[in-house]
Amino acid sequence: MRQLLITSALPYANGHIHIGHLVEYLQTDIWVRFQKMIGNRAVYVCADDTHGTAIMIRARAEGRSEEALIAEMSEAHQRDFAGFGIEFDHYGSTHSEANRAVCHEIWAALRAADMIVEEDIAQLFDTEQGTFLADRFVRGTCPRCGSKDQPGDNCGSCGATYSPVDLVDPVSTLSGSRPEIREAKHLFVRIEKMHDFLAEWTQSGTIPTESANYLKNFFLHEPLRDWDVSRPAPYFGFEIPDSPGNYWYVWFDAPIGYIGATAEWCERQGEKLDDWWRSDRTEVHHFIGKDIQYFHTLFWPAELKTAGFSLPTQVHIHGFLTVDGEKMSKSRGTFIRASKYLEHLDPEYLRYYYATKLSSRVEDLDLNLGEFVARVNSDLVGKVVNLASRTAKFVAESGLSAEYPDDGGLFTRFAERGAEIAAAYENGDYGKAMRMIMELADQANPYVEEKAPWELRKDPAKARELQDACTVALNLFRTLVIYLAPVLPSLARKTGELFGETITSWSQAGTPLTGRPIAKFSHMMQRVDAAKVEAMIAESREEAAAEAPATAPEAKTREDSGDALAANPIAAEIGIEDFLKTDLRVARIVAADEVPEAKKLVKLTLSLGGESRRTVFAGIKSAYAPADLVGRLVVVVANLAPRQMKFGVSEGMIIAAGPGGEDIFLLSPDDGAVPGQRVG
RNA sequence: CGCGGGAUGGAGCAGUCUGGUAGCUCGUCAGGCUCAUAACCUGAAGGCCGUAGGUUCAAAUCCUACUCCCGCAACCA
Repeated sequence: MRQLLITSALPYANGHIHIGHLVEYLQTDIWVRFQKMIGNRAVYVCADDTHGTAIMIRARAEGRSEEALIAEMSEAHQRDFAGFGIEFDHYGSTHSEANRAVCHEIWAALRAADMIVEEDIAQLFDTEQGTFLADRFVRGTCPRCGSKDQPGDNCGSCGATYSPVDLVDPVSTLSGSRPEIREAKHLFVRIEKMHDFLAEWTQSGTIPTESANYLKNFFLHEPLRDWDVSRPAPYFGFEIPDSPGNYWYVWFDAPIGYIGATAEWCERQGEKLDDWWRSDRTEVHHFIGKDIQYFHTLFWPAELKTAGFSLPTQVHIHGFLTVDGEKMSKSRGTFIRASKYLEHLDPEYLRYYYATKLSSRVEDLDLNLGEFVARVNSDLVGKVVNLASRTAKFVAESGLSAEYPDDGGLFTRFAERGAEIAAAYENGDYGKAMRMIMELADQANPYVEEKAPWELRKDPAKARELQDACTVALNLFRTLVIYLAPVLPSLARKTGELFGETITSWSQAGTPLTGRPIAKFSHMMQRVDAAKVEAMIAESREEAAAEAPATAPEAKTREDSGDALAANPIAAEIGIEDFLKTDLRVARIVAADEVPEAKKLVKLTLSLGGESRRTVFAGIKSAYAPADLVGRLVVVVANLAPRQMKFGVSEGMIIAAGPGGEDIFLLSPDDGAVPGQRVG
C-alpha cells in the first residue's frame, strides 16, 4: 500500500472560486478518490492562501480586519468545493499557528545554511496609507524619456526599466498621494546555492518534460537571482522572527501551507508529521497550474531540501481553462463562479466533462459548451445510466439471478479492462480512461438490445431468461459506475443504493453481484438542459456587467459601481498649467490598417484637418475591427513624443477607457466637432 | 529565426513513441425498436491524415523544409 500526500494549490483569499480553478481541484479530487479506491492511503490537504498586500488593502477598503475577511472567504471557498464534491482530508489556512511554526523551522534551516542575505532597498512609502508600495501600486514619470503616468518598474514608452524610486513625480495608486523614499531592509534567499541540486532535480522526471525545458531555458541557464522574501511592515502576514518589523512575503509562506495544513491534520488524527513530510515512505504529489510552476519547482524544492523535508515525488501541472475556445470573459458571461454554476447545474456534469479532457500533459483545456451538453447527455445519461433505467424495473421483484449467467464473456471483458483504466487514472490520463469506459458502455447497450427484455417479460415461461439478461446488464452497468466512481461520486453512491451496497473499492468491479434484491429505480442523473447553461451564462454576464460600469452602458448613473474607481484611484492633484501641457485634439481616422504580426496593434492614419496626417499605433485590435474605425472621430494626444515601435513610429496616442481586452472604449466627440480642434 | 503546443471526414478527438487494412463520439441520412430520461439498436454517406520533398517493399506514424492556428513573451488603453 502506497502512502500519498496530495495537495492542490492554495486558492487566494482575495477572490471566489470559479470554473477555471475547478479544473485543478477536480483533477486532484479525482486522483485522490482513485487512489483511495485502489486501496492506497491517500491524504488530500489544502488551505486558503491568506497573506499579502492585496488582502490588507481590501480589508481596509471594506473597513474590517484581515482575519474577518479571510474567515469569510475560507468559508465561501470550502462551501464551493464541497458543492462540487471535492473532499479534502483537511482544509487549513496559511494564517495558522501550525503554518507559522513550519515557516520558522524552514527559515531557521535557511539561516543555518547561510542562504539568507540582507540588503537595504530604497522603496516608495505611502504616508497616507502608511505602507510601502509594491511596483504595481506606483505610477509616475519616466526618468529617461519623461513620459507621464508610467508603471513603477518599466516605461511603456521608451522601454526603460528602473526602480519606482527613480520615477519623477511618483504617485501612489492607493491614495493618489506622493510617496516618499524610505530605505528598508529586505531579506533574500540565495537560491543560487541550490543551483546544482535544482538543475538535476528538475530534470529527474518529477515534473513534466515541457516544464523542465521551460525552467532550463528561462532560469537555470544562468545564475539564479536572490529571491526577495521579506516585506516591511505594515504587511498582513507573519513577522520574521529574527528581523522584527519585517514579514515573510506571501509566496514564502504559501507553499509552506501544504506542510502547515498537514501538521494540523496530523494533530487531529494523532499522526506524526515526520511520517508524512520526512519519510521515504510517503509520496508527495502537488497539483498546480502552469502559472505557478516557477514557485513550485525552484524555490519550493530548494527550501524543502535545505530544511530536510521530503521532496515532491511528482508535480502535476495543468494548463488553463478556456471557454468556447477563448479566455474566460466577464463580458461574455464565461467567467463563471463555482457558486453560480451550482445554482443551475449538477456538479457531476462538470466533473465528467473535465475528466474527458484531462491528460498528463501541460495543455490548456477547452470547455466547449455545446460539446459539454452533448457529451454528458449522450455518454452518461444515454449510455451508462440508461443501462440501469431500461432493466432495473424488470428485476424489482425477482432480484438478481442466483448465479451469474452466461453472457458470452462480456463481464470478463469489462473486468479485464480494469487494470488498463486504472493505469490511465494513475497517470492522470483521465480522458483516456473515460474513452475506455465509454467503449465498454457501447458494448453493453447492444447486449440489452439483443436480449430484448421487453419481449421476454411478455412470456411467463421466460422469466428466468429475463432475470438473467437484466442481471448481466445491471452488472455491466455497475462495473462501469465503479470505473467512473472517482469522477462521479454521486452516481456511485446512488448505484450503490440500487444494489444495496457501498461502492468503495476498485476491486468490486471484478466480481459480479448475484442473488440479491434490486431497489426501486429512480432517475440517477438528469439530462443537461441547454437552457440552464444559457441562463447561467446570461446571469454571469449580467452580474459582471453590474460590477463593471464601464462595460455596462445600460447601467444608470445612480447604479454605477465604484469598482472601476477603486481599482485605479485618482492621481495626484495638478494645476491647470499641467493639464494644458497635454494637447488633446480631435482627429479623424482616415485609414486603419491591420498590423498582422502585432497582437494588439492597429495602425491608424489620423487627419488633424487639412493636410496634416499622423500615424498612430493603437492597442485596440482586440476591440475594434479596422474597417469599423475609418471615418470616425477620436481624441488624440497630439504633442506626445513620437515613439519608435516594432512596426513603425507612433506619432501620438488615441484616448480610450476600459480595462483592456475586448473592453476598450474609444472616446469620440459629440457631433459638430471638427478635426484639429483642441480639446480642453 | 523569442519559447512551447497543435493541424486526422461537418464538430470534438484517438491513433504518431514501438511504420503495415484510418478509428471513436457527436452531427447528418435511411431503417429498426418502443424497455429506457426525444433515450437505444442496425446500416449508410462523408477523410488524398496542413503543404512539399525524402527514407522505406510499405508513412497519419520516421527525417527535412514550409504554411496556418493556439497559448506564453514583446508591441500605447
